Amino acid sequence: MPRELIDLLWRDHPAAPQGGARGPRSRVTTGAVVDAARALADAEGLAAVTVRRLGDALGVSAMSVYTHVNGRDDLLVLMADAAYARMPLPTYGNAGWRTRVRRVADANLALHREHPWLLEIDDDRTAFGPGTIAKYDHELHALDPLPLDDVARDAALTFVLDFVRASARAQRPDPRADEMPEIWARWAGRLAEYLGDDHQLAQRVGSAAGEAMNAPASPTHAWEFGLARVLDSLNPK
Amino acid sequence: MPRELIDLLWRDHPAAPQGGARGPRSRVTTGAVVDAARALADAEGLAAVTVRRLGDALGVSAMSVYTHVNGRDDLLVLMADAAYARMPLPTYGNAGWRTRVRRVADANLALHREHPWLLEIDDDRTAFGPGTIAKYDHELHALDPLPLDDVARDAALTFVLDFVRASARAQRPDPRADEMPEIWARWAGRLAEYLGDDHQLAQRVGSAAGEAMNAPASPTHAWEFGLARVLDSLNPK
DNA sequence: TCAGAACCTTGTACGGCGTACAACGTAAGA
DNA sequence: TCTTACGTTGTACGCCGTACAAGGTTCTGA
Repeated sequence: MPRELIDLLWRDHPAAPQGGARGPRSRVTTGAVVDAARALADAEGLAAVTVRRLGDALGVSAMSVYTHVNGRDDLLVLMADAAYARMPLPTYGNAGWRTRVRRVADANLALHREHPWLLEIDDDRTAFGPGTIAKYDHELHALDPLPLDDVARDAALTFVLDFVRASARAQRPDPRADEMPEIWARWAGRLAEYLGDDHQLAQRVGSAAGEAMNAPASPTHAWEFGLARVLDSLNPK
Repeated sequence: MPRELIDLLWRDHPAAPQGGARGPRSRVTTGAVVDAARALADAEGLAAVTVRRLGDALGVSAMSVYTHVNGRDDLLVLMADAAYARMPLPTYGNAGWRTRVRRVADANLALHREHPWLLEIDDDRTAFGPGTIAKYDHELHALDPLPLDDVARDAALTFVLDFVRASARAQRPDPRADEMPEIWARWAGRLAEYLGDDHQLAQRVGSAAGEAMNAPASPTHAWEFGLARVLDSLNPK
């Protein structure tokens, strides 16, 4: 029962401790709990992943969930690692570093689009999971063609992935999207009154950027802008 | 009472609607509520900002808080905007664009260091607050020396600020820092067993990066690495 | 063979959370 | 002075994570 998070993360590894033989067979496994939690998060967001709802989804009492997972914090780590483990990792072939890095960026953007709840999980212990480590290893190899020492290689990958994460966050659909039109109808006039002629640069650039954002197929502008710069910045001198 | 968030954000503006004249004088103001909430978040983190604790801190019942703020969601927006409003904005003088952007980055890193809870607030409506708009305007002006159209200027600033945000997130002290040594003592052996000879690149780079992280004064390595690249990438062609 | 140990499941309960609601008091306008 | 609008408050509801103890189930070892 006090199986540690590290062992739960590696539960599929042959060397992982398994539950004792005695007692009734568990009606569910840790893996099933994590899968159900991921499905719930995909469908309704991370806030919907409560222990009680998870129990319902598994046909088991709420407290029974704690037999397979130590608590909600740990569950989030398991969910994140499972998502990384199942993520399709890009192939590199003998492509140049720009293409390789671009594929890493695309794959991660797709990941966050499919599982926006990953952006809300920020627990360092995820780094010790098998999925996370495999992903890290594979993505480090994208930088093979570049002349970077170990520390710089890690920093470069972090730089790329942080950019992707920020972009994904910006592209994430606002949960308030439905109400925004009517809210904006009420706010626009007042905001104009408050602003007057102040901050003219902000007003001009902000509305330009806002229109660009709402234009068809162009929330990707910031993505292209940023990704191009990220790639340029990795150029070996 | 149904004062809208937009009016609360601009509560110090002369054109903002004030509460009616009748009835007992309020024992606190919206500003005082927001200030108390920020103090609480600075001291104990955003999770400590509950309506009940806020009421206690203000010497007022929990429900009374709702007279001055529409709900917790709105309160977070007010807190973030207030933090931006009070942030010291850098001066530019007649410095070149590299220096100007570096000052913007430094100022934002300092902001997030002082108020780590800002990283947990992610509500688009913050964008309509006076503090946020003033900050946006001022930071856009950092890019004056660069030949950017409006949409690109916004994208460039977003690029810089997202980098800072990610760095601040990485530098943020882990709330589990106390327990980590003992956890790691229990985990290290098992993780080595699980990993074996797999993912050698990840193991080598990861431990190199981990050691660099723990070395004195070097969590700033990733910061310097990234900031240098952000600046390079903004070079006009 | 059979008791006891080990294990899973469950219901109840506790202390928290955000906040709806209604009762009450207070001060200004009519 | 009476009414009306407003601020304050206590109670209560439905959530949350999870501690705890009771009960059932399966294997182990004597």
